[in-house]
Amino acid sequence: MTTHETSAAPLGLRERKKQQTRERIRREAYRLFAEHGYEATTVDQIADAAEVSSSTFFRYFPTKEDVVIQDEYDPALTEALRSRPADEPVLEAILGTLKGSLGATLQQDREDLLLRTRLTFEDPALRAHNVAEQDRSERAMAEVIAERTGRDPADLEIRCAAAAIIAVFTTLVRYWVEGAGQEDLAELYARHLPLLARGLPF
Amino acid sequence: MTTHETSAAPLGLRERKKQQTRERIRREAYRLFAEHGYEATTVDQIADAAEVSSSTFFRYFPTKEDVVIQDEYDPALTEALRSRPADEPVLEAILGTLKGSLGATLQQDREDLLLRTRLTFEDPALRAHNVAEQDRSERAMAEVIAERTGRDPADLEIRCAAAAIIAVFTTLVRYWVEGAGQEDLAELYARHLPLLARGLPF
DNA sequence: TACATATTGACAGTCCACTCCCATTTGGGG
DNA sequence: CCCCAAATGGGAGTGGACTGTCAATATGTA
Repeated sequence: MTTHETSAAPLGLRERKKQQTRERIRREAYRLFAEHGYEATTVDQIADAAEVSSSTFFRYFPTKEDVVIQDEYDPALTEALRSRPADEPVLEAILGTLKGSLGATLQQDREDLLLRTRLTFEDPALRAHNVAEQDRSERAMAEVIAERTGRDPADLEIRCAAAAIIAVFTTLVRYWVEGAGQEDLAELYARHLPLLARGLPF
Repeated sequence: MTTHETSAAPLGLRERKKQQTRERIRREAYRLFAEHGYEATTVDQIADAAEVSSSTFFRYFPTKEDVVIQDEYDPALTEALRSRPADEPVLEAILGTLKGSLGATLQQDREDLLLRTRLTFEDPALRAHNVAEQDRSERAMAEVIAERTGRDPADLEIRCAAAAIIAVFTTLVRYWVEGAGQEDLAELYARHLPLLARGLPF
């Protein structure tokens, strides 16, 4: 927390080592999860693979589940949406951001996102967290909609809309993961979000 | 598996006792969960309260989580929907069944449904199952839509629609639970499903 | 270099879900 | 009434997440 810039920060050796260790644990954990599944992988195995003691593991991550958790792209999405014209319909604004900055970010994290998402879909024990995250997403989305329409984010109608949007997001991401990330995620969004805007034709 | 009827079946004392035991375990478990939370309640406590040994607990329920699981109302919904005119729009058909037979069922199970739902929303460890169930619901809904429109249930558009519908369902049930079940669930549906039919006005 | 502090490993220990086994009890059928 | 099979209780045992302590080591600092 220097007064000036933090880029190329003069991080002490200690701090750098800590970051490396944390990252090494996380990476090895992911590798093992991908190989044997989440439940079947023990903390000891992760610790061994990362060449630390299990005590150290727990010093870095309070619980095994915490290795997987990662604050997702909600803040980025919220941020990006705020920079859009206020009178633009919400669904269009979302599409706009996905074609822009956010889309680029997603492409960068592609590999990681792919594995992480696959895990959270496949592994029962991780789904709970996924739900919590989805919850946050819904709330964030409700916030955004409320902000843009001048209504209350707790309004049941707003909540329903947010839930529907996030549900479609999830479905698309899932489809994307099933296809091993071949398709263009942004394009999937562009093709299917209008469903919600125009009403389900069923 | 008698050749004839099973109603008012001549269940032996043995079978009746088993059902009672099973039910007693389940009831006591729910009571304790409601009182102390799911994680904080141990199997031993449940067994004690139900006056069985913990061995017996596991003879009735393979895992602790299984006490909470219950096959939900999807089959009933699917069934009910099939009895609706085939040319009726899907969303209307759903509303129709909710005002009818299915609605009645829900009212009967109100208390149980309320507690069970609250648990699955509040308790992280149970959410995983909730997700799995929601998954099944989505698939079932996709089936129904596909059936009525003559399209493929794996069609991404259909999946999105199903996901959106189930998401709104969930949001409404959740709202209903938050309000301790005061509101009329069927009426909530009637008021908010049209959102999806007409398109989100945001 | 010497000292203070942060980080780590090793290890013992807890808690709880879940398993296995065996002796006892209980219900059903001849 | 008697015997068999099913259901139960009790207890010992396992595995794995997580905690706490203490001594050893690594780092930053004067």
